[in-house]
Amino acid sequence: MARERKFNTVELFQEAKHLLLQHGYDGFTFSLLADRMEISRAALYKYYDNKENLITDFMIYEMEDFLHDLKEIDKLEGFEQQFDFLIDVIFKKTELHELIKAAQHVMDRTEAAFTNKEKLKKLPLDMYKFLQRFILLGKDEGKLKSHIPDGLIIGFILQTVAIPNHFGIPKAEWIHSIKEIITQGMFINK
Amino acid sequence: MARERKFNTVELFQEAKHLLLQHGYDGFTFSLLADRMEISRAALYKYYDNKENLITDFMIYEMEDFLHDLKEIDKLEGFEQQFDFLIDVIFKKTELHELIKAAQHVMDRTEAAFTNKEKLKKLPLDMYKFLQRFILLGKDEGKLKSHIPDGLIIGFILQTVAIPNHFGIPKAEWIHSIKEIITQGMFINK
Amino acid sequence: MARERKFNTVELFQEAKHLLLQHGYDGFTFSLLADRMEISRAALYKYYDNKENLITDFMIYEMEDFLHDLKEIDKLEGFEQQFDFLIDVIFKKTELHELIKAAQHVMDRTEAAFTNKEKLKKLPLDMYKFLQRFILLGKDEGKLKSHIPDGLIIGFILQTVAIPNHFGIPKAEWIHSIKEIITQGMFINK
Amino acid sequence: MARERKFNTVELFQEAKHLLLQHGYDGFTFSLLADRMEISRAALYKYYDNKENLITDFMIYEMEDFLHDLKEIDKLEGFEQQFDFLIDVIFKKTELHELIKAAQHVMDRTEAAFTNKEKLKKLPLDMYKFLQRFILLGKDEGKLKSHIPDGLIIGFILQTVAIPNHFGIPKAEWIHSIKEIITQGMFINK
DNA sequence: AATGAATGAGCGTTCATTCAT
DNA sequence: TATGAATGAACGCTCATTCAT
Repeated sequence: MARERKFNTVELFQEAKHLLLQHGYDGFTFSLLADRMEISRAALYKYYDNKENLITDFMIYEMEDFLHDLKEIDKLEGFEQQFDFLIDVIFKKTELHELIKAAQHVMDRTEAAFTNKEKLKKLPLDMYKFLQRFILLGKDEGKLKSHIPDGLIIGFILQTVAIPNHFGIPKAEWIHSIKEIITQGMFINK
Repeated sequence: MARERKFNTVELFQEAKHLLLQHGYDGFTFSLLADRMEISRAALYKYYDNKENLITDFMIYEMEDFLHDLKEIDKLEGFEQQFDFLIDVIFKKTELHELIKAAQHVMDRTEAAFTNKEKLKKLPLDMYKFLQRFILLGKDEGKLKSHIPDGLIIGFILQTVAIPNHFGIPKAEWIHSIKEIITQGMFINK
Repeated sequence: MARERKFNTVELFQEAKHLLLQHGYDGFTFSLLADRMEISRAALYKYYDNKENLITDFMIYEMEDFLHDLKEIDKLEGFEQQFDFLIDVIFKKTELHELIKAAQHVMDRTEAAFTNKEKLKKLPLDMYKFLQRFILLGKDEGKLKSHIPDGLIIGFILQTVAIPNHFGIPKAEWIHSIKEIITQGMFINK
Repeated sequence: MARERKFNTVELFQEAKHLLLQHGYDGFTFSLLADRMEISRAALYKYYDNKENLITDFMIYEMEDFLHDLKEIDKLEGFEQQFDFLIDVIFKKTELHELIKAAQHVMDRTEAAFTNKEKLKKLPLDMYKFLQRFILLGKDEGKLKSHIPDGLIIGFILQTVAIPNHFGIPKAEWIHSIKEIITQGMFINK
């Protein structure tokens, strides 16, 4: 009955991700996005009331996607297998980290407490809680040192993704070495 | 007979750092800076042709300052002492990390290739090269695993500072645990 | 076999009046109107080429409605009865005044000279001319001072409706006092 | 020390008045004003933080100007002289009425309670209070009918200025007739 | 050396209007 | 007939930057 849409949400989120990673929250503009999608800025406002909404909508989509991938972890038996899987998932979604940074901008700057923001606040916590089960398993199985705080273990693992590979070491070697440091440390045991 | 200068560079960099950390690159404005220094925006333009220049100048200053601190490492005997020192320096200058993020904005976004940016690009590499001597020492002393790439070791250490302490674990415990993971890993050795 | 029309003109004018009074000319938008009528904005464009047309159409309808009411005046015998009737009609349609204000916006601001606007310009004059018969009667009957210009008498009466009742004097008393001033003045006759 | 200003406040208020009268609050835009003054929109923002501020500033200036003129009334002896003076002042500042209408827009629409708005709210009340002294005098001297509410008397007088002179009756005659109606009414006394 | 004045470009947002189904 | 999709122009506002004193 109406005209056919010139773009779909998936495409929009793709471009939004690209721009958000490249320019950050403030550098992300409707002009930029509209230009890339070859639509008018106004068109975007048909679907998102404002910049904040667009970005939080996208963030939620992205985080849920990550969580979804992550939840596959439960299908694996034993801590060590799960650990390997976790590292892989994290490195598959390298960008999420950057996005979370951008997300914080949204939260810090605007007062209004929308449902979107509530959701967004909950998602990282969900993730932490979810991963805590995994940590627990590791500690139960006697694999993980029990005296190291859970939050640090999780944070540590998640953060490795952000280590800059300045010398272009091949990905496989890179990840392998990271796993080794995380598990056994970089020091030689005597 | 010239009028007395109303501001000195040290104060300027101090305020710039404060604002950059508080508002990020885009949120950093000449108005804000001029207001805090109680001079006019126009005055800033006498010393810095544009925002980019001001920020890169400051970045260089900050990085050199960090490098300067870092170089004290050579005064210490033995790898393990140096390692402890390194962690301490890094955690003393936590903000540098944030600043480097802001710096990337400058580099990524603006086209013009100034000497300033060239310098800025080189500094992290300088730092890496400098730390490589430290890594070498660790490997020579048989403390550091020799098969792990130097770049990863350095990156890993530097990155720990960015792990978010979501659960507010006390700083001393936090750093201690981080050291343990880095050196011995989070897995229990059988 | 045509689809049933989703809106009728009467409802449209009702809602238009409501919105025009509430938001003024500039605050009146097609979105607002379409929302209230539960149709799409586009649908309105089937009937009215543009905002201006819609509003002038409505204005004409409203004014003619007022004129229609007003013409009942002829059914009354004698000037004094007609005078009372006139005041009542005016106060019954207090909003018309506001609407006329809004109407002026249309006339002043937009260049294009449509038939609608011509009509709209003529209506107040029609009203004036019509009321002149009433003034004439008053003067003939020796009730109205003959040396006061007709236009002023009419204007004066019509304008009273716009006097702001800042202190919330009860309507009956208010109107009564107005009538007294109009007829006998506010000064005490010696 | 700095560049010479391209415009002064008086000129600005003049143009603002013009535009406000012609277009009303919503129709008044910074573009329009800047164009007329041949400066950039941005320049206006150096002096007025936002549209609301500019307009309220101007309103206050205008109202205070009117009040200032009005207060000369006290220098005249006797109610009748004061009455004549009042009518003259009002007709000299015909536009004020329109401006007050526009002012109401500002008040109605924006929530924030600035000092400017407080002032603006008080000014009409000041005027009313001030005129009440004049009304009191008239009633004391036995010139004004004491049973007509003060608010109506004041409102009535102020409103006459808005009667549209559709037939272009000469100003002197117009004002003279208005005075007669106000004081003696339009009816012939028997 | 320092400043207030001024500007142009850009941003987020809204709205009247047009298009294609 | 009616609609959702899309757009361009404009608005309020901010900011980096330049100018003239």
